[in-house]
Amino acid sequence: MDDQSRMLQTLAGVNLAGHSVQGGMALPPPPHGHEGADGDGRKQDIGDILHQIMTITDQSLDEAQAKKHALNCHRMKPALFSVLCEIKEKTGLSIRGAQEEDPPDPQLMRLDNMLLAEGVSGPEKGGGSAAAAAAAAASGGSSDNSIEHSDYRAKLTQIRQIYHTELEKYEQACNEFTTHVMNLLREQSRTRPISPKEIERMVGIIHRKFSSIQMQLKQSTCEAVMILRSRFLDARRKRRNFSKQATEILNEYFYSHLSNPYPSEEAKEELAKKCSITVSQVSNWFGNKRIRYKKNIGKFQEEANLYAAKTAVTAAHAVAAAVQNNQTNSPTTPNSGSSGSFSLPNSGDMFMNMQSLNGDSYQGSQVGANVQSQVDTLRHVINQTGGYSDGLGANSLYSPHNLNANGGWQDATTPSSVTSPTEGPGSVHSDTSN
DNA sequence: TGAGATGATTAGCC
DNA sequence: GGCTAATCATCTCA
Repeated sequence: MDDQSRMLQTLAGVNLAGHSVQGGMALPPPPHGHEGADGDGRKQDIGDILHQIMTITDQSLDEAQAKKHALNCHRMKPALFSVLCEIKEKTGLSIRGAQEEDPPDPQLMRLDNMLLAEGVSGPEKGGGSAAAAAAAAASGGSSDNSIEHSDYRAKLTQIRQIYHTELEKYEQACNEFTTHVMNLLREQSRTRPISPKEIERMVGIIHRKFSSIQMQLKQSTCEAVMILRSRFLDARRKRRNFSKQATEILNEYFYSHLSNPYPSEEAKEELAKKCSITVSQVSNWFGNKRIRYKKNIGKFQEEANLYAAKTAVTAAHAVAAAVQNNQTNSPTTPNSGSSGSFSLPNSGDMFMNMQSLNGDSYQGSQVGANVQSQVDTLRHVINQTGGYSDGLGANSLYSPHNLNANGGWQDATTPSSVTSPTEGPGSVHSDTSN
């Protein structure tokens, strides 16, 4: 006889013995044959039964405890449990086990990747994020969005903290629960067949349950990040008018370089710095300005005159100062060098505009008068310095003659490279040929 | 509240 | 990659 058969026999014997005893104890004795014949005898029988009932629970519990102890201490118990565990493995558990081997959840992977990319999970990125970094890069690294960036970072850090706190809580709860269940199963394994494999499997199930909860946490964190990000991007997209000063600076540059309003990269950078905007905003502004100017020159005429006058005055002051400086200091060449700034207009464009301003048919009333006087002053100054004396008296209406027939700017040979902000006030621009 | 102004975006071109 | 042209979306002001 092999072990297994012996054990099953033992098991049967124990159980049968138990049942037989317990059955014998629990079941009242069969009614006597002379039931109903003798009243006293009936009373005694009932009394016996009641007594048995009164004592049955204690007796059976005690005996059950004894049987349990006997079973636990039985030399065949480990072998029995081992066989039962094997049977369990081979039946239902094996089927479940096959189902439990899930492939990695693609959604979870996506969430993990996103959280990692956003800097929510993974190593700390100094409170920054890919979005903020990208936004910072897109803005040309200027500080105009710094407030929004810091706000974004602060909120992202907040999300990150909440995420990690919650994650920690979940992990702690998971560990606690796992330990509890493991202890419980180990405890139970003394009275019922539970293999270590089964405990392991149970731990796996618990972990999966908790990871599904974690996935929910990750999902809501991702949603929060997305909302934050979209709000941040919306805020960036939101248009805000440039300051008056910035617009003035840009217009000054535009009208003083009207023959070729294509600022070089350096000029754009400097304009951006001066206007507290980004280089791309400068590019946008010039793009829009060129288009709108070309589309409706008449509308911009007054504006052009105004800025031309402005630049004329500025130039006049500069030249006057230079002359004065020249007269008082030394007879060497005055101020021919560049200040490195575009704040003084390109003389060629300036003269071109003034040529127009000085025309008879100029219609700006007060502005025209002012411009006229300013131009006169300037002409005087320039004549004094031996500069340009021709062209200023031309009787031509201010017109966009720097625009060619094709709608392009004349002499705009190489956009973004012809003009330079480093040209000094005394420099001669090629556009003077206009 | 509507029209115009203006900054941003996009497609297509060179 | 920069530019133009068209268009969108928002701001400003009467």
